[in-house]
Amino acid sequence: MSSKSTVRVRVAPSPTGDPHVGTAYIGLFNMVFARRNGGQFILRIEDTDQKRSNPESEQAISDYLRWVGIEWDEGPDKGGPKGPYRQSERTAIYTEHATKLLDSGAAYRCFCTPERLTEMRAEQRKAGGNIGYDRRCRDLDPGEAETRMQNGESFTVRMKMPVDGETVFEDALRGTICYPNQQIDDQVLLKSDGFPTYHLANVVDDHLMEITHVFRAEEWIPSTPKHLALYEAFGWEPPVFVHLSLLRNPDRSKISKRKNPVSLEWYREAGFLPQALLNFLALMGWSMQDERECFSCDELVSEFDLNRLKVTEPVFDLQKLEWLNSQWMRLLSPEELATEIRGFMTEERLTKILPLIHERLHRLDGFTELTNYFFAMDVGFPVDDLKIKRWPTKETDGDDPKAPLRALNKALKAILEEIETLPKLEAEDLEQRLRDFCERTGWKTKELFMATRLVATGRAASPPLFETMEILGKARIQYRFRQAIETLRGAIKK
RNA sequence: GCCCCGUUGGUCUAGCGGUUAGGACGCCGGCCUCUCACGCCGGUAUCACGGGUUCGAAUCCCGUACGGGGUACCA
Repeated sequence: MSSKSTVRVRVAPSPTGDPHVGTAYIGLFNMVFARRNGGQFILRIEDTDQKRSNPESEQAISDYLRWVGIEWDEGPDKGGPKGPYRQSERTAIYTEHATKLLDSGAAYRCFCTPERLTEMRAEQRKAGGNIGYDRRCRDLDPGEAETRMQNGESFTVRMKMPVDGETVFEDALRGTICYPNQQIDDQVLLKSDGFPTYHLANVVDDHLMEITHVFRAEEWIPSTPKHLALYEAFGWEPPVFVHLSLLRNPDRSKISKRKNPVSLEWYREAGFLPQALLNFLALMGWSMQDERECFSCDELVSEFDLNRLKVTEPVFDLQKLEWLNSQWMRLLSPEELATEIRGFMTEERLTKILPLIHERLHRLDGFTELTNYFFAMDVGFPVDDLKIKRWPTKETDGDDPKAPLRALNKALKAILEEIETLPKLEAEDLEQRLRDFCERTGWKTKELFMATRLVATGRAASPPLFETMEILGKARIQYRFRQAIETLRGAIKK
């Protein structure tokens, strides 16, 4: 990278779910690096997976990134000189570039079906050794490829990777990384739906958007050689790569929603201050020279040095986050604290809650008692209050006293899975889904709804379940379902 | 299976050839105090293992073990 070019970095989330804490983590370091060097920080939406991408997710990602304090200079909602910043709006660019590679012989059309590929992998797995595309279509006669394409046969475009030798590259953090090319198969560049894969889109966009440094998660290390091959095929200069370590669950696996809250919405709803969360994320990948732990984003910017970035895999410790949050809360004046609390118990939320508890309220002082579970994150799951008399039973249940618990656990898992696919919770939709679920599985609505109420609110008495769940919101509901599933698991084992 | 990345207390880390291996969270105990919290004091526990290199290795090199990631028409 020539030293005179301005620093340009980006964070490139895929809008396929809840706003992820890992996106904020990577975004933070990109933003800090850009600010430190007087460069630009770009938000690019990688929505090339037509099946999973959705606009609600994109909106949530933007909103929550801003909430936590990450602001970009160019992006889909702000525009900028190198737009558009949404990959689904750039498909023509990718096909044009794929065609270039096809013409230069760096890529080829592949007519293998997904079924054949699955079968091939299964066989490779059985045989042991490398797993990867066997390059059947790589040396297809161009004329034949042409006719098959004309005949409407479905195809992908694959990269022609070198079959021997090795790819060596420098990671700004980890030093030299060396990859045997044999390990790298002929990556799909263009899917049969005409959309690019990450690999193509990412390289083309990074070049066109003049990205100079790529801070991304370490899970990308293995595909970096593919990207490098692409830069070479296009005759472009690659950016500097900085692979940051992945955030970890307590068991050290890659952070995931089943083992640790990952949605930024959860952190906001659990009452964390954005500046504390951001501070904590910084601590996950970086340490100050003087080991100061409580510092602002501005302080980070002014002291940031790439060489102090860490390579070890940090476990995301909620207890320490909570401590850090308490430190930040103390820094607030009483007035500021009041503002924060008003932002947490908003007028808007209050006006939604009030109609639900109105008739249940006998005195004003009953308010806190009747509504605390709308605000708290942890309410506990009172497993002993469960009184399940009928459940979808099997002969094998016999008189196993744990059978209802087992059945409920299974049901909760299934419902949670369904809830996770929803961008947001809406009462009517939820009710329909749960009724359908009962229909499908043989649960009595009465039984399952009560159990769900216990899960969602921690109580046997609450306002109408589905309206309550809607107000509680996805983050709380998901969290409480997971907690309940855990509690049940314990109760079943006992 | 194959490839890559990593390894300082339970967790986050400082350390970049010579330190009684320091700090933070947590936990335990004490003090403060009408209680709790805060604060303060103290305690707990660590360089994964084996070979080198060196007068001297947590620090450098090589193995091993362990952990993680990748191996998709997902990103």
